[in-house]
Amino acid sequence: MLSMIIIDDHPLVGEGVSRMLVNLDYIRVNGICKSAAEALTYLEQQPADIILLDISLPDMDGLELCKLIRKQNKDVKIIGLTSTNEAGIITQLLANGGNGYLLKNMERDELILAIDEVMNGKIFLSQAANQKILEQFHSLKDAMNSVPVLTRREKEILQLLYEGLTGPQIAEKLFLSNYTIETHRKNLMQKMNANNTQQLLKLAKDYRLI
Amino acid sequence: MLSMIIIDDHPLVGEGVSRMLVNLDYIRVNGICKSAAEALTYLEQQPADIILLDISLPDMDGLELCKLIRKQNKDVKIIGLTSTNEAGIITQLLANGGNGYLLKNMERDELILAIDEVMNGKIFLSQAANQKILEQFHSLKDAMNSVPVLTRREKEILQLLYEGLTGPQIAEKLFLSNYTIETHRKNLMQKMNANNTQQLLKLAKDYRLI
DNA sequence: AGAAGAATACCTGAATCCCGGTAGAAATTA
DNA sequence: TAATTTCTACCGGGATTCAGGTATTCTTCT
Repeated sequence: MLSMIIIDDHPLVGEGVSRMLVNLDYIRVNGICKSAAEALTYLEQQPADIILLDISLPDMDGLELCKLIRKQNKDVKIIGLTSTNEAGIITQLLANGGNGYLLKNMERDELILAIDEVMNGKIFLSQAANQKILEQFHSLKDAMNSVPVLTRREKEILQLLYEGLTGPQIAEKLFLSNYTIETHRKNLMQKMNANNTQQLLKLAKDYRLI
Repeated sequence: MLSMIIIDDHPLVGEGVSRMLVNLDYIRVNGICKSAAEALTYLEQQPADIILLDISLPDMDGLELCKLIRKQNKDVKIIGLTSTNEAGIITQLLANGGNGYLLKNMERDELILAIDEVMNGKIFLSQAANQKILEQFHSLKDAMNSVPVLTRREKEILQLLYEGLTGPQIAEKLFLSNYTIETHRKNLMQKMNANNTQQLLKLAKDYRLI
């Protein structure tokens, strides 16, 4: 009997998955955690064979949590869950020790298939995810699949740009020279490969930096 | 016995809600529809007392569907479902004949409460939604709670701006003068009450125009 | 303590955007 | 058909952004 836990702040997801698996005799949903903290505590108490992990949690990035869990347990199978199919996430998840990736609009059959595959040591990606990956590899510039690393200040300014502030407004708000802001903006655009602020923000959202 | 149908393309949601309500004796989930088309067909066959309606459906905007259903049936109770709590949606939903609004991260108790309230003729808004509404009313400029109406061209240009094109690039793509593009951008900003393109895009997203 | 990275600030010039208009042609609606 | 809306285009001026730099100070890490 396999033991599964679900980490998702939406009770609906926990209930839904439970129900989808209710008449499978080889697996049982033993725990539903609504936050990363809860999940870590739970996993200290009792181990699990397979984890369904929502990527967007209230208290921590699911990708981070995935890495943490993997660090503590080499064998548990982790399947990521998201509602939108965003570029970059899939590779990040796999890099952080994930075993699979499902979209929340999945059918019951796909869920069960995913469980079987990862338990057999394979990587499972949802159909839509597969397509995204292919797109990435087909794209001419496939060298840029790594997520840019931003500094604290850069993230802060990115956020303010996202909120619609202009350069000078940000400068005033942070008691900095406008030159400084523009330097940061410039570095951001360089890191993210953008030629203007809109592109910057769009890419940042794809990379889940904001 | 109340008859409920769920309109949502995520099987997970249907299963989850069903499970949350499984041991209530006065309500029964009689149908789960995965698209607007399916829902309309279903409702022609047999009526329902209460409908849980996902706002983001594959084939039609949930707000539109709400209006359609309301046109055909004055009595059915409609509760909107979304995963994110966006400004403007709530008022739109109510304006289109909705009876309530729930976030998908709801607890079982909140779901049941919502059902009871709307069946008693009340409007139910999730806690978070209430807060949003209050924010809207508290805001100084509360005259702008109606969603701006955009023309075809404006929507097109909005989309291209969102994709990161500059004014001149859009002009080239659409075989128009740059002046024309800037005029449209100007009108967009005026309609949406924005002072720069980032704000414009942010607001447009809140209003679900892109 | 020294090196590396981050944050700050400055400069110039060109490009783009923002804001105030006006106005004719085309399409849509009453 | 008349009225209204939408689409198109233009102008000028100021503000902001973009794309190249350079360079000093402040942290942080080894």
